[in-house]
Amino acid sequence: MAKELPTRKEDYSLWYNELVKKADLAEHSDVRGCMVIKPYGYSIWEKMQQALDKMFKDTGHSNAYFPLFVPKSLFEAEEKNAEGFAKECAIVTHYRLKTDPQNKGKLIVDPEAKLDEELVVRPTSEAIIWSTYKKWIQSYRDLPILVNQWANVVRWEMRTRLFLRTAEFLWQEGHTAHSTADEAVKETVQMLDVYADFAENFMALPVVKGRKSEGERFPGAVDTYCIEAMMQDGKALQAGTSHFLGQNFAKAFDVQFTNKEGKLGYVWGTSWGVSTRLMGALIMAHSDDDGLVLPPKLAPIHVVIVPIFRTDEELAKISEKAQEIAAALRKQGFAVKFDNRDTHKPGFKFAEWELKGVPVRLAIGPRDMEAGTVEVARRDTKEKQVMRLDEVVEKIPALLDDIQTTIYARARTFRSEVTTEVNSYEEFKQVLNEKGGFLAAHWDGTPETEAAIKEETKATIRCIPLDAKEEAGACIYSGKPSTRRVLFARAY
RNA sequence: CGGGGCGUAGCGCAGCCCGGUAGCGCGCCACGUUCGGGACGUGGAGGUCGUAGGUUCGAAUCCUGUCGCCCCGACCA
Repeated sequence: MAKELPTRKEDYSLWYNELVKKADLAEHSDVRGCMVIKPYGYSIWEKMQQALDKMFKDTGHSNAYFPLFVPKSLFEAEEKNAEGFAKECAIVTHYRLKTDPQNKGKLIVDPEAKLDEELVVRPTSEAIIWSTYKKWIQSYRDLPILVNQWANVVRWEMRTRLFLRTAEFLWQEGHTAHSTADEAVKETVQMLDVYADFAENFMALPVVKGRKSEGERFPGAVDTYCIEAMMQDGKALQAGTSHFLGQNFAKAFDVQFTNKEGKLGYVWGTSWGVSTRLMGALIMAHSDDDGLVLPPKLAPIHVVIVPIFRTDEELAKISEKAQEIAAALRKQGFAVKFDNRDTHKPGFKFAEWELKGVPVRLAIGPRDMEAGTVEVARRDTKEKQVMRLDEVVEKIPALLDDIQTTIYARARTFRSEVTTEVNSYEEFKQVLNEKGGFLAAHWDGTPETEAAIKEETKATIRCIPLDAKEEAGACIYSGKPSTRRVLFARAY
């Protein structure tokens, strides 16, 4: 049992918060709603970044960087986008402080230093980027533009939670410009596939690919695609979005190009992003009451070696063997930690590395040295087995693969257990309250029905799955005809 | 923005109702014994009690203001 970690059953929300803090992932900062991402947490984010960045580059994208500040006049150019974010924008109005004549040693905003035009701290970068693209694009020869940026954004949320919703967060945002609608739609879908691929294969997180309903669409987008994941408490989490922007931003910023036929037209756009919220998804999808469970592909440390010793002589002997194993594993690209601290006992170390979610732990003691064995413990199932010292190195890659597969399978099984087809509003409400999870139900396609269900049950349409099969049915709320089921859930 | 809670040692908290100059657990430091699932003993260091003012001989405690954070809700690309 992790020291003082509450259980998921007792209080899921508290469990999550305490886990984030106790596993050294992040903590609250002195600024409301903002967090400090600690080195261990940041190293997981870096692994995510590396994997995603490679996938972006493999699909032809390049990184660039645009400013944090957006002049208000640019920000308001795309009306729907501006409206959608207006309520949560931080604004810079002044550019200088001065010493307070009334109060020595204190600073006040210098009223003389008021900006002529306020600057919006970006909640998203479409505005500043499309105003730039206007300068970059004249001809079809300038297209497509395939750019991504890794950045921070600020959204002044009323209520925040570590990683899941913070006032400032880290993300990547891809912004592409194309000469045809068809090409832009393909890009949108391609990036959705990249996200799904990343979630499933790196995070071991099964996701549903789908489109958002009109009510949940990104402001300024024509169509929003998303991947939706299921957490252990039966609530859904939007893990990534990819938007087909149509010509909305091109029109707002007057981005036109001449095509092969010499005709002038507006450029087609996409944008897509995932954020540090993925950290929250990773934690909530796999971890248990003993702490984090990390998929090997994103674990900062794959294998920890804990020596069990009484004397320096014993430690020296074990160290030699441990370093040998560590070196052999590192050569294969694995991150290995040899925890030779003599300030903590083995039991403490076991608990600590479990809390931090290290996938595989090796314990080597005098008995092992004598017998030529090593105890191998896997974090996901807590199973232990004894292996021969001379074959442990060759067995570990397969073990790590198995852990990756096992936690994915476990999450997938859980998701299917909490996904229910419901056929009436009564059944909908009952299942939602007793079991939670995804509810596959018929919907008449109107925003009114969606809003009414949300109002009455707090469940929203997470997405219209791309693979939803055509099936005649009746809307659970209005009884009107429907051609496919959509996924409802309570969500983060 | 509504409701609730909390600011006292690095962390978690008690003390506050009933004012008398601050305590517990963990952690930290030293030494010794321990070490195969979160060790134990002994000794030690560490706090202008969020902040400003008021009442009082005396304030962590009572009063007023103020700042901040967290949780629940509403909201949420």
